[in-house]
Amino acid sequence: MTMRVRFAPSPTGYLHVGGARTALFNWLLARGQGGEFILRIEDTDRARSKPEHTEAILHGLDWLGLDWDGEPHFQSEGVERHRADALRLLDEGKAYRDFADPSTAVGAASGAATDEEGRRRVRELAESVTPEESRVRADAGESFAIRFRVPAGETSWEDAVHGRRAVQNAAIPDLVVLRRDGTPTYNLAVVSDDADMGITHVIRGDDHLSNTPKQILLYQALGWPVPVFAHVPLILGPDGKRLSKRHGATAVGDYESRGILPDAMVNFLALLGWSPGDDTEVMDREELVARFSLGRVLKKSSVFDVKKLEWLNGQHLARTAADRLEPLVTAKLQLISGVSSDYLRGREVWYRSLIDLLRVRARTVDDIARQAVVYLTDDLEYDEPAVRKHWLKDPNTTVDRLEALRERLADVEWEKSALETAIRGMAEELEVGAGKVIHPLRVSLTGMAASPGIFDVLTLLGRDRALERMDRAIEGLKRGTFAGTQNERTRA
RNA sequence: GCCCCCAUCGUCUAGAGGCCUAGGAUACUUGGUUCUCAGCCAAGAGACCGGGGUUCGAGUCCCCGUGGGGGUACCA
Repeated sequence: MTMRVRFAPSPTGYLHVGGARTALFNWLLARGQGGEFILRIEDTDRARSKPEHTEAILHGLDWLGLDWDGEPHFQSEGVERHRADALRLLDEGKAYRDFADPSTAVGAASGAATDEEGRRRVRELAESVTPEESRVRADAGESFAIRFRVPAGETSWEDAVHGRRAVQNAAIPDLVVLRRDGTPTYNLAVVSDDADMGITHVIRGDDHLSNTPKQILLYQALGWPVPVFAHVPLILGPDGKRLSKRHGATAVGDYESRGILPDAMVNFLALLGWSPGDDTEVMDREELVARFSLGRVLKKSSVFDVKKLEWLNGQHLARTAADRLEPLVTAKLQLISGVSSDYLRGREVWYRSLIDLLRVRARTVDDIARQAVVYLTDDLEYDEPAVRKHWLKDPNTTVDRLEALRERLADVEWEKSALETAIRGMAEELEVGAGKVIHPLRVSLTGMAASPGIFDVLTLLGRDRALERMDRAIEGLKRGTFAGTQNERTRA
């Protein structure tokens, strides 16, 4: 029998990282075992379910590269089947009618089956109605809910993560499977759907641990094979509480727009609650698929640590080929600057070498794009601390050196080693460390105190652009433009 | 309230009774490399929640406590 797993999100919001991790574990298992990974949208909550949420979830999975088999199922399409299953339970005497109206005080009290006492009351009340009477009242048009009659005994299963689990049935209330308005409840719908879809392994968050015995009882009552259950731990926020909106970015899409690579996200999520058993941390999805197993999934919930995600992203960034990075950087560039893909056309080789130089010192695609702007447009922004540190401590000397350097570079062959010889040579003549020359130069070329190696920056910019920027710096310094900004800052 | 789950550095984790003087990663600190940043290299600090058992021996098994989490619906 081929393994079939499913991911069953409710379309009541974006794709949450917790949901994504659950989806990932399902996907890893299916892909590793030659099984099928099916998507089921649990859209039975009409009020909160929205098509755009379904879209967002599909997009999130798509971005992560978690491809599902076949078309997505929609739980709402199975309502007739759910109802039929509930009715069959009733026919077979495994469920009973509950005429109590929860909207009335009496009904609500009798329906509060939250403790032993309430459980007993619900059952007693229902049993006080004979089957005959029940049928007569139903035929007369009185509305009712259908409650599953939980049998005596104990329900146990072998959880693929938690091991042997057993629950006294006495602790389980007679749950409603069909509401008085004729709609199925969650536990019935899930069991009915999973059985209908031939799901063999149910891998879900361990917040469903307490639903499991109820569902097993339903499988058994309906005469269906019980799947393997695996309850994976939840993901927590930095404060140890269940990850939620107030922790900041919890949507997978947030990380997409922050310049995290899908491979890095997948790698990171896989490492939350699972480890391969050795010290390997950076893995591509093939390796994850090959090494993943439910047996190594932890029972302990884990905290989502953005810092580690970013580190991992840097690792993946370093391992991703420039031609795969290119479209991502370009897209981001268009968002944050006026650089168009037209501009980039015709200078692919140059553009690629730029990306290669920047990626080393970047942790996200956004970092690369932000830094790239300097080389792609001419409206430089000068970083104030950089200007103050490398120019304004001694503006006159700075001007002198930049001018001398500009003159010297004008005649040098525009090639990395020749440039290096020229610049280092000049520093020697001036009897100062190379940094004294290079730092002011860097600020003039990039406006920033940090950049790739200065000789790379020079060749990247090309002679004309580089000299032009130096001129601009010299002029500005002479006119005191930069001193002015400093004064402003001092006053502020 | 009741039921259930969980518990190793701040964080992610290794650890299936002696291999643990508790390993790795991240984050942090310091030093080195270098034109800056990133990186890289080296070093440092940092954990078995507490108490009882069991055992020759416990991070590892059992019990209690504590802490955290989940559930407790005619929500999903």
